[in-house]
Amino acid sequence: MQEKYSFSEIEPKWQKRWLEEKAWRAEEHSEKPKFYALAMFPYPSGNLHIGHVRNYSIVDVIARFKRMQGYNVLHPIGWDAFGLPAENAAIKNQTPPAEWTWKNIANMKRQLQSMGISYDWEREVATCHPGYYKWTQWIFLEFYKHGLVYKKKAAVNWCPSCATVLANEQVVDGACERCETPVTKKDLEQWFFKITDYADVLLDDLNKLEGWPEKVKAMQRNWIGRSEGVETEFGIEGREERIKVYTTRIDTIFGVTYLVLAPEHPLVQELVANSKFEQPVMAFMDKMKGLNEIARTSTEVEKEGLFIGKYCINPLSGKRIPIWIANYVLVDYGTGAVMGVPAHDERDFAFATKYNLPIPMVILPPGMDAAAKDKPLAAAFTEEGTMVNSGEFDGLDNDTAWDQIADALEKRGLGERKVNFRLRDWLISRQRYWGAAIPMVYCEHCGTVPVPEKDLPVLLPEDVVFKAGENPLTTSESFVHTTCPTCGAPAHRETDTMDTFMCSSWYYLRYTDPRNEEEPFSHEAVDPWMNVDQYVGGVEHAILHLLYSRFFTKALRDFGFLKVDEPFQNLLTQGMVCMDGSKMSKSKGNVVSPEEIINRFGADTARIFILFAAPPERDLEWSEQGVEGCYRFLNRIWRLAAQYEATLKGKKTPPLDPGSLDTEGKAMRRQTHLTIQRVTNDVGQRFNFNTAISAIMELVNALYLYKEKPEANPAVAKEALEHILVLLAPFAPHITEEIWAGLGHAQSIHAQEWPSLDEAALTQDEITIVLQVNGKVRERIQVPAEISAAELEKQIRTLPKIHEWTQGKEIIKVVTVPGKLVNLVVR
RNA sequence: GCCGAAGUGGCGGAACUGGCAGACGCACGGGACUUAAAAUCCCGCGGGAGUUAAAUCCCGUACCGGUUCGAUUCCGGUCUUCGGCACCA
Repeated sequence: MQEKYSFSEIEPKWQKRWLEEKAWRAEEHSEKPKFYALAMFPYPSGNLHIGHVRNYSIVDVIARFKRMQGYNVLHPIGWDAFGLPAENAAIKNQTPPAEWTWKNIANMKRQLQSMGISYDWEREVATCHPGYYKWTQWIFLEFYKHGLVYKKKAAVNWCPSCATVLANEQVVDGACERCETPVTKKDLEQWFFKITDYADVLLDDLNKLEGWPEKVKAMQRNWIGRSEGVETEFGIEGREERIKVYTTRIDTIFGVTYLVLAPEHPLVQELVANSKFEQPVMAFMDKMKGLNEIARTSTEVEKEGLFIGKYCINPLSGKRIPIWIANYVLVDYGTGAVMGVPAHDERDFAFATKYNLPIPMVILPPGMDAAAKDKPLAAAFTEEGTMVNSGEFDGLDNDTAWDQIADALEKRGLGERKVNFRLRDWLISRQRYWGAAIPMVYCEHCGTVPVPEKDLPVLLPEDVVFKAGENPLTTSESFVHTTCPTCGAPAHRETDTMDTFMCSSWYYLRYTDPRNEEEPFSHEAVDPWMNVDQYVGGVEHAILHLLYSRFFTKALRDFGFLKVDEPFQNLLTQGMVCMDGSKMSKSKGNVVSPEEIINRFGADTARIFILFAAPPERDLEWSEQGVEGCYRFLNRIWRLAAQYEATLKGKKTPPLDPGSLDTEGKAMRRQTHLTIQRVTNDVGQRFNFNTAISAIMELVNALYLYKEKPEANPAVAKEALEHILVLLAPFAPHITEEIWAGLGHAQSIHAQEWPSLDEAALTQDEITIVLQVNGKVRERIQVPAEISAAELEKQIRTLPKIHEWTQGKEIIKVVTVPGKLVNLVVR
């Protein structure tokens, strides 16, 4: 072994060898239990950033640990390679998106390999490769076949800067998730995936996901937004039509004093036609049209409405009720019509107050005198109470009345119980080039025709013009013009491509069968591996990617392609990497380049630091000095090993004889085995890599002290050193491999079995007992480990210190925790 | 407003099932080695009282209260920070 730790020589050497030996290949047929470890695959932006380093280091430790524990591990990587930046680069530099993307992939692959992550590179996939997107298109058609894809004209989210539509999930605070440009509404005919068909099961099955963070599940529940209510009908005075209203508070129906339609509600125009209300209503609607969703529906925005001159009839009370339109009612939730109950809804209360509408109480707050039931309320009462002013339902508690009213409406055919979701169908069309083309053809005779499977993939053409604000695919003559697959007549292709989240919704399945040319994946390949045992990634995908992937898995299971109905058994959402207290970002100028860190300190140091500085799910504060500290730690191990090797050169370490050790030898061995116990638990059960590393640091510190002792036993030292290396191997794979070889081992350290602990080494002859008086520590004593409680108590009473604290007092109780402490309760 | 997470030294963090608060690392201080510095190795390092030095004692895990022999840990309440959702009828 060299005297100096030279990571720049060691790391590339082993990386090359591991790659050549295909050291991390997942076995296709194996007797071993399987373990599927997965990090969210990266978008090939061109450079690895520090968040990637964290993500992949975490998964690599898990993968390496599981391999050493005897699992057949699948640990793949690939590229989420479609997307807008490639196209923007194309506009800017006049290079084709494919070229830009593949160049970026090559660079990031080089960077990834310099980190020494144990990927099975033979399974690498890129979503922009025709061999991959062929199957994305195939899956689209499968969903189409099963009636889960439809085309619909709707007011959709439009990002003017990206020149494309967006899914609801991609609109954050009214702005484009990618570029933060405010999103506007546009009426367009677009392709949708019917994720709402799966709303219920996507919600229910969250309860099965015990290995997911509560936070992510809560976010998904929130997003899906299930509510139980009643849909009822209000007749319109003087007309045949009825207005459907959805409410979760059917118990308050006797308190309705107005009804509000969304301005876009189809009945509005008809109702005001040829009346004096037509003009103002049209003006109001025009005003609403110009506003995006946030400007219209944020809680900050004042409620604004307009009476439209018509009345409807309350189905239960028969009362005549004015019809309004208002900004806060959305056309695409529920029925687009809301009953206004000002007394028992805060929003309605504000609206009614503003427009001087009556606010009659129908639920009496508990404790309030019934005589006050017609007095005005100071604020909306939204809690439980007793029914008043509600005809036959008076006197019931409102909970019971809820069901009785629902029953009554159902019996009379005036309404029915209904479940509503906040979740909307997934808009997957994008007016962009760099994505998987939607495999559809429009024929004058046959209408909309799916591209037959044999004609897949629909390749992206190269004769396109990239210009800002325009879908490049429409400029490709060769692409647009085609023939109808059914009748052979001239036809044109769909020029929209798919949302890239389509591509990333099934990539974890493709890894199990990455080169299959007959199908996206075979049962034989996918069934043994799925589902993913441990998935790790950023929480920013809590809804988008994770919800879509769950949807895909469930649908593909229903189509018969999968046996599992959830893709990710366990999920870990890692925290952000911060510097100076805020997230690293180019705009803040607080970015650290992983490549630079690896060049200066080596991959092992970078990995150790990022795993040591904080537990994985928490945000991590970058510290240059912290990195140096980790570099020192690795150097410390190197010197320890180098020194050990030098002193023992030519000599053979005698075999370890645990029975003949002195006290210090026993203590050293005990610490070695305690460390095995701690690291195994921290890595395997808790993912607390920071404490695992600190345990190894402690063992290193202890060995430094032990080896200097004149009576130090070489076999004990060797055992400690070798365990330091093996335990550290998943964290710092290069240095441990190099030292391991230097110590004369022929086989790779990564092929070693994970150490099991020697229980006998943990036993102690003497233990420390903490003595408390009234819960305060007053003394510690050394006693034989197997001392009896009675004997211990006897000894304690003779101690001067204890005597002092109990003197003149009565010992009323003695609490003994075996092997740990004794607490004397005195008075 | 609703939901979720967190609050511990100068800093990052530890304390696993209620049992020695502050492991480990950083920063800082002292010593050894060196002509010297760096590197390295060893020791110290929450606050206060006390003392030549120590022993020792008191306080201390956001705040207030409770349960308990004993609470960073459990319960109730308050405050602060971060994240998500937010006129969803």
